[in-house]
Amino acid sequence: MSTRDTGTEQLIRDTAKHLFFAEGKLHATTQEIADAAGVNRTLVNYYFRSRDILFDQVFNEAQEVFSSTLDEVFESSMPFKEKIRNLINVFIEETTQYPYRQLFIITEMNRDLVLYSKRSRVNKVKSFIEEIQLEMDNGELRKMDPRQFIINLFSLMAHPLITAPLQQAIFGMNDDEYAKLMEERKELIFETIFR
Amino acid sequence: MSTRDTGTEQLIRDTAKHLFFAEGKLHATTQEIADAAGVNRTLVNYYFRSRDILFDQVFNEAQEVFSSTLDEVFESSMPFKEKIRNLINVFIEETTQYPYRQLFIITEMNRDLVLYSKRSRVNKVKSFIEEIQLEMDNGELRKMDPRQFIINLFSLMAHPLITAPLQQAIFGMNDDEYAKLMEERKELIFETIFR
DNA sequence: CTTTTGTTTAACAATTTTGTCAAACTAAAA
DNA sequence: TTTTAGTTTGACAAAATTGTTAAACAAAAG
Repeated sequence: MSTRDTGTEQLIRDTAKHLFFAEGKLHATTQEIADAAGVNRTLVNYYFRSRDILFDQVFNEAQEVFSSTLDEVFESSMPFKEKIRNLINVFIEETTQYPYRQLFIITEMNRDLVLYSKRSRVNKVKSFIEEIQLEMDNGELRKMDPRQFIINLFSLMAHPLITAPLQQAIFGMNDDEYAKLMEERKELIFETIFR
Repeated sequence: MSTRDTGTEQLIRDTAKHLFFAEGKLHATTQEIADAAGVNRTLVNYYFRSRDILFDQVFNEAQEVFSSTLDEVFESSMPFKEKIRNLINVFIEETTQYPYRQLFIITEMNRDLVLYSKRSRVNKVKSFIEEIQLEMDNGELRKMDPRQFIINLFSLMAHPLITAPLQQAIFGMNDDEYAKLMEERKELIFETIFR
């Protein structure tokens, strides 16, 4: 079965991702996805056969992108501080674009049914943990469980973007003002992490 | 219309909250809620008339609890450090019990339709921000936008609990191990915040 | 130009989820 | 005990969502 590739399949996938990850419309129906993509709903079934398959594809892709983003950082051979600086830039950039991606992953994980690939990333992080431990031994970082360091780092990066609507309500800020605050965070996080 | 109060109405509400906030089942149907509560699905309509009304009640209650939790802290008259210590304990306790409550709120906010009370909490936070500013002026805290301080604090507290399933997968930890890590965080966050 | 084949569409069917209603039930009041 | 009124249940209806099919369409091949 050769293909003529009208781009529709990818359009649907991308639109779904945008609704889920960027707009946080976790309940989006196939009709809503089709409408947002400007195509006939039937095409969702034509290309993906079922709603679940589309969801699975988006879910798996999300996991892979998320994973490989981490791996790139974990496995790069830059000096530690540079590596962190790079991570902050890349991660915040991605999370700004797709703030609800992690949220989507977690929601799908909590949905039973879904048999998500549970292959842990233990091995991949291991070297990163060792590297952090080394920095602590050398007095470059405050001593703590290296996992706590990682959790701190990701919390400071991701959470304000995931909860943007709430934060904006609390502080009474509009989108632009909040975006500016997030931009300032890049440096701030770096300083906070390295005390 | 007087009531006999069999507790069923509250049971349904509480079960819904548990599914949404504790288990992260953001897609739960009325049937699933009824099953989890061990009651006939029709009772959801009897007591709440419609699914949407039940959702609205849960949503509003969540917002109120969340808000008043913050207010209690913001408006208390303890010394600053004690106040923060107290906040960390209370907030982590609550978020451990209901890790997905914020997530539920945000998801519902992103769902259009829902006309959530947008009354900002600007006034309530204002005094807290001033208090933080004062601490910074006195050299007790590193100088930064006080809002960033607040965001840091809440990020460090909430995010690891919201993303627990992901973190556990990354680090290959079971529930108990992760719970222990979270317990250790209380002190760690305090130290991190006060550098 | 005609055929072929992949794409798109609309109408229809099936399924899932939600909502309604009357009858059965149950605890308190009369 | 009978009555009353709120509660619970099952059967049914309505609505929303998803899936299927045949026909229309369009671009490339022959």
